[in-house]
Amino acid sequence: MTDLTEIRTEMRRRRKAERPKEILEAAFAEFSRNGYASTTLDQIAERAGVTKGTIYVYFDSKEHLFISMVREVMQASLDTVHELFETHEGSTADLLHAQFSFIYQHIVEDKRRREVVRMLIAEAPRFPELADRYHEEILRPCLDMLRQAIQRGMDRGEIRKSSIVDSPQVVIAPIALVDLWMMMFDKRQPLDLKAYFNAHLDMVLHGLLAK
Amino acid sequence: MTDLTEIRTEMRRRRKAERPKEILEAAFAEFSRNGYASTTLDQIAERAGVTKGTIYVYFDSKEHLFISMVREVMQASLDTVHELFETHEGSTADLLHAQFSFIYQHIVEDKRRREVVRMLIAEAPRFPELADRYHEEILRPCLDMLRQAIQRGMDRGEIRKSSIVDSPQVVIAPIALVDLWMMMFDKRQPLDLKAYFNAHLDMVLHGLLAK
DNA sequence: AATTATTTACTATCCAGTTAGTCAATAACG
DNA sequence: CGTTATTGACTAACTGGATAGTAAATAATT
Repeated sequence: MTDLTEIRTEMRRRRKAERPKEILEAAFAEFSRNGYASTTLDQIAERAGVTKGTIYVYFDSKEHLFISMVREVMQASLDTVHELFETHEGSTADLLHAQFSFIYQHIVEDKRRREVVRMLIAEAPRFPELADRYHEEILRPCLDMLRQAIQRGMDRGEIRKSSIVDSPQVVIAPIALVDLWMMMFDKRQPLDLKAYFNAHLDMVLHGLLAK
Repeated sequence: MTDLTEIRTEMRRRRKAERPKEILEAAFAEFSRNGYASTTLDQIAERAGVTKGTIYVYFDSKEHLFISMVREVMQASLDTVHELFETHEGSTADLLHAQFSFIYQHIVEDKRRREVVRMLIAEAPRFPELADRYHEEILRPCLDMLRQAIQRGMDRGEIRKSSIVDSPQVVIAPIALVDLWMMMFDKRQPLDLKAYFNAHLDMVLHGLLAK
């Protein structure tokens, strides 16, 4: 085997190896633009630079392509979530500040994840197991971490005793609202994210009432 | 005119007056079950007890039917929001408690509204003006009311001075999360609404930090 | 030549929107 | 009053375009 053929073989292998990812990428773009039902495989194929027949070499059906695409995009968010767990020591207030900072930077701004969430919501009746996967792999770990942080803060006396620890969702709810807001209104009803972030942290830490 | 024909005439008149509502009701049921694109007019017609042709007597197109249906369901929520404005005097904490109570009872439990929100999210790229309408008629009034309540509380000294008043979304974000949660997970990942409501109010009023 | 990746052409089906026509109720008229 | 014309609500059947999936043909590579 000459060097040249070796290189060619390698290119060919890589091409084959890349095809599914290229198709998944195109699938994400088209599905998130038009929704599951209104997206045609021809659109996806054209964007991927292949024809419809090629898609069927790598994926059994439109449904399987959709499921694979969602899992692909979720994987990326999952890696971000794992990073979130590497965060450090310090007072509970500092910890929450650091973690919220991270989340606002990485999760809130991640448009790909948000588009997947949009599809999960839209298609939840048809693909409930995908939504459950999102809960299992992304939401639950975040909530567990948060619950843990609050619990430790209570043990240390930094956090007042309250039953909020049993409903950690309320603490990160403003992040969910950003998703919802962006999905529904995008830039048409603007949201000052910087002010919003500060208000979020402020409310979580101090609440509204005067002491 | 015999009694029989009189009755028939009356039935016919009532029938005509009710037809659009019957069709809209069927449209809601089918659209929310299958999504916009996957719902056929034949499905809607069958549920309404008519044929497809009849739908075209009352509505110009599938798009117009969808838009009319959304407006119809939103109207109901709008009435609820107006009720919300009739709420009373008392300390700001009491006011918030009362308003939140009302919202949890009426908005959070309103499955029809939630299904419409799901469709708004799913179809926002195709029907942005519907999402904007939701903002204009439901979300914004609620946020304005909330902002007003907080401002008055600050003026009275009941509420600490903070920039939360400029981002009132963070205060009702937990309500948005209930929507998101239900839309994605329904009963599969249960949420203890009673505990959640208390945690929400607790966090909004007192925050997490001790002292 | 043999193998593999991809395309092309096709099929069967579905569905929004249309059209022609039915049937009953009213209006017009003699 | 009774007969005929007209209207209004609705249906059944059809059309044309689109589209998921298939399978045979072709191109690329070794």
